[in-house]
Amino acid sequence: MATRTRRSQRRTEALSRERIVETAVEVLDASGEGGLTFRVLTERLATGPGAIYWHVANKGELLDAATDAVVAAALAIEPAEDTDGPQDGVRAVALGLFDAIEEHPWLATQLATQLARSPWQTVTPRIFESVGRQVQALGVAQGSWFTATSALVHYILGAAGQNAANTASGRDLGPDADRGEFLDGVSRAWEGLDPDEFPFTRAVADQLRDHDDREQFLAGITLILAGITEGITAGRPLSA
Amino acid sequence: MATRTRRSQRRTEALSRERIVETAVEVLDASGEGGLTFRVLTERLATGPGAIYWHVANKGELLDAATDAVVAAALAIEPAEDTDGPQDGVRAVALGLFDAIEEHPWLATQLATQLARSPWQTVTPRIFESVGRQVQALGVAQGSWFTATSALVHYILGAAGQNAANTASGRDLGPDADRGEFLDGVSRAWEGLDPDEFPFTRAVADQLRDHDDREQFLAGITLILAGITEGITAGRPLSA
DNA sequence: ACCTGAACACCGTTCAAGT
DNA sequence: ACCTGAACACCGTTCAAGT
Repeated sequence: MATRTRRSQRRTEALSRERIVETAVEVLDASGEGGLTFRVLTERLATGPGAIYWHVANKGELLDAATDAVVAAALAIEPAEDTDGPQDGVRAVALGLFDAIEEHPWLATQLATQLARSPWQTVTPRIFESVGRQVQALGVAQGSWFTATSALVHYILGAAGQNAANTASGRDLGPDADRGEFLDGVSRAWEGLDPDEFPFTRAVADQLRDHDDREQFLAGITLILAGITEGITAGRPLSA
Repeated sequence: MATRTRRSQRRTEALSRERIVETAVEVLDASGEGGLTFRVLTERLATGPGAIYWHVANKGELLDAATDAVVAAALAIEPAEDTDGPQDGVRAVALGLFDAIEEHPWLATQLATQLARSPWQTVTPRIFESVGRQVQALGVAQGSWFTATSALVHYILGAAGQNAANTASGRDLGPDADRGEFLDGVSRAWEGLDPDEFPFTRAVADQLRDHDDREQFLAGITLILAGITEGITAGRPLSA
């Protein structure tokens, strides 16, 4: 113990790709995508930009790596083996991603843009795999695996993105404005829309006010699951 | 006719917010989001940056306006009154957005980030309204309007975003690489994934290769519609 | 092999000055 | 009211030089 000089000392360890990505995630969580600059990064890591570029090709790759790290962590939370039914497996994976995006609002935008940049690279297969296994467990015919999984993944990404928007905006309104007040404001804005142009939107303004993001998200999953199982019992392939 | 000096002369008309937004859309279509800079804009409009800032608050607002203009145009294509069934109304609106995103790939990212910036402002109500009216026509109980419409909108945005990614990436591969070759490459990449970590993804690699984006998109819509109508016939509210 | 840090090209935005 | 264009602060990225 005397020979090993205290390892407990705050590890100002060498720069590494891992440490850079880790720091990037911290910065993104704290100040969003706009807050992630090489200047901030070099300060927090106590280096120069060149050092970072030694480990990472460019900012895009850094964002990709940050996204992948967070998504991987979110999906690593395996759903309990003995859930009520196979449908709960899908719900668990979906909620895992939902929560990750709520925790890291930058993820939503990032998933959209990353998929647009280096699409089917790492993140998409990861999500596809997790959702797809649950779809398999559902008893979907093999020929419909891709269709059913795609539908779920698209919905999850779309819904999560939209929801991250809500969460992030709620924050911007300042410390006093909570989620309820935020929705209240949007709901009132909807009620103030042109009656001729937006009759439907006005009609559901109160449903918007009262809705719960998480519940709503799950309701959508349930809807898709109903469509999938309906196809299973009918014994026909899931196609247009 | 003699008094009016030829109006047909290329209208180098005065700068206007409308003309700026129009030009922005052209630039975005031609060279993507990265290609839209104030320098390019000032050159194409033959002015200085200050002139643009007189009509537009900042780049974000310009992107919002461009997004709104394109979405509005896409949704303005009213579905034919006498379609086969009420479900086709939903399909028509969904395809309108799908096509718009395919035509303007930057729309996908933009929709995601715009919703994250100024969420329920103009674009969301527009989409919500169009989809919602078709949901009404479907015979969904009023209490489930918001849920059903949300599910569809989330799916549409998620799917369209993903698909824009494909389209855009296909382009990047150069003039010779067409969509088929692109999917072929991704499919092979999926087949090369770790068998222990990605069994499902590997199993659907061939379904990815053979799939058609548009068909797949519609299959998802059908799935959700099945879930919705299943709820209608069962006579219970659409909730989690 | 890994890091330093000055330098570069470019970007969004501002603003005093013009008409 | 609308436009000009130089100027500013900041950003991602490079690279010769160090260890």
